[in-house]
Amino acid sequence: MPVVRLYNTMTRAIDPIEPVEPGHVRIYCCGPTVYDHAHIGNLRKYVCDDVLVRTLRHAGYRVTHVMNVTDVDDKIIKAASGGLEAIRAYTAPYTDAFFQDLATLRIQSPDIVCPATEHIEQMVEMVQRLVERGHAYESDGSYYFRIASFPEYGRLARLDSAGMRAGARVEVDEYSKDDVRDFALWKAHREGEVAWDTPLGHGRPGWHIECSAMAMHYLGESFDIHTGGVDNIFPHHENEIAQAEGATGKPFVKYWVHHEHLLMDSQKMAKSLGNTFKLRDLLTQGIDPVALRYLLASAHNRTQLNFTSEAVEQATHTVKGLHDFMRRLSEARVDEGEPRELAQQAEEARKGFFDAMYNDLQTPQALAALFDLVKNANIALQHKTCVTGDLDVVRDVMRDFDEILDVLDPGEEPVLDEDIERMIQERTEARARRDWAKADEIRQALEGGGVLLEDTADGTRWKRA
RNA sequence: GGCGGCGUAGCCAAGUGGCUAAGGCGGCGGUCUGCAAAACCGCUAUUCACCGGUUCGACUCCGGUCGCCGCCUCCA
Repeated sequence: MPVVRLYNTMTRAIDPIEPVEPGHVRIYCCGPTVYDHAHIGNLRKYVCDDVLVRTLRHAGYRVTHVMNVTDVDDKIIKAASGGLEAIRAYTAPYTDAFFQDLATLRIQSPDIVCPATEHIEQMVEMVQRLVERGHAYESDGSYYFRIASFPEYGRLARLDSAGMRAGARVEVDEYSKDDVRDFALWKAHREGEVAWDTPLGHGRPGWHIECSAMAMHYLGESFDIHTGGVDNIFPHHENEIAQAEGATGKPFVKYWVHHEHLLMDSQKMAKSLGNTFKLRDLLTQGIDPVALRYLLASAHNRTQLNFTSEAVEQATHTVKGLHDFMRRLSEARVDEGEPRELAQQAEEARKGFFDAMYNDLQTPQALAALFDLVKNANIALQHKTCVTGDLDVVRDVMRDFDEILDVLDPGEEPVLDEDIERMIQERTEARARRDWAKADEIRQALEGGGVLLEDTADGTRWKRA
């Protein structure tokens, strides 16, 4: 099994992955808060997770992929006052829309999807364990994590407690905490808010407890990879570590993977700037979701991806080019024969691609290897220097690449449109009579309907623009 | 104010202390074509934000400047 290396925020180094259980990677990915539709910046994160999981599977690991759905938090409570039914009614459409978005972008579903509201019991148990071990205390019906009891606090984000105390933001304490740094594990019920009756009292879970509790519930007290956006490093992931390790005394996660943000026209995305585009907005503009997947996957996960309309257009062209190539590959007529030079080039490309992916998911270099193969195959096809055995290997390698990328299938099959076929036939006859005016007229008519014609040695074919 | 990341061609985006600074998109010229499209061939950064320093040699290491992005406790 090849060694897969990943940049680990905890060590700030590219570490070889050695799972707790050999051959089996357990991974937890922070999921959406379903109080609104996901925007394209959110979705980049899930494409990055998808590429990671597919790469691990391709390397031969069994992967257990868990993702949470935050369906109760301050924003949701504010938007949907009332009980659990009101919360569910509010979040369900956003949850559905989220998974539709994932499917549109060809993101594989996690093995386990866990909504917070269905795991209150696990969270309560965890808070109880923290109280027993002296890491948590109760105050006015709420429970807090005592930062002072966990000296390791701040290791992931590399923040020291002195710095945190002197932080620019000192909030007025709205609950009664022993220390301003302490964070809520469980919040006492307040009028109008959803609440559960539990051994901790009448209330609801705090901000961070769900991920620690559910991750450990499904993946064990120590597991391999935890992902999130860079904005989750602090405080969310720092608090997860404190909760989990405080409760068990064992290491929580071996490798922390954080994905960088998307920039919109070189600016951060913010609702105040009005540049938080949702997937459905982009699709309405006629943008191909496969091109979006390609664009989101084409930059390294730790660099800010500059999302511009020009970049989207370029990705669209690139993906179309790949689809043209796959079609040429399937239609190519070459002599029978055993694999030769092109097959060897294909195997080199395969190695280059996966070496790059296994080395910290370097998709840009992997793509360079892919385009190298496309180029070589085109040259061989152009000069007829390849045989059937070569093309079999090229197809196999391209399929292998697509296990990760999943962009080579154009999606909708071109519908066989009898009118189009009839017009092409008419044009072919016109061309046979050398009636170019008529031929061009038909071509232009079809172009007006979004159909492009290509005259090849094997006859005229068409594709949608 | 503190911590961290980034600044590479028209655009997107890799990369290394020293052979010609990946790849994609776009553009220009050519081959092919009735014309196109696709494909192929050639060209498209003497230079890696700027200024210093270390070094035989830096885009890559160090310092500074400018610009952008994120985080700095419960997103009121």
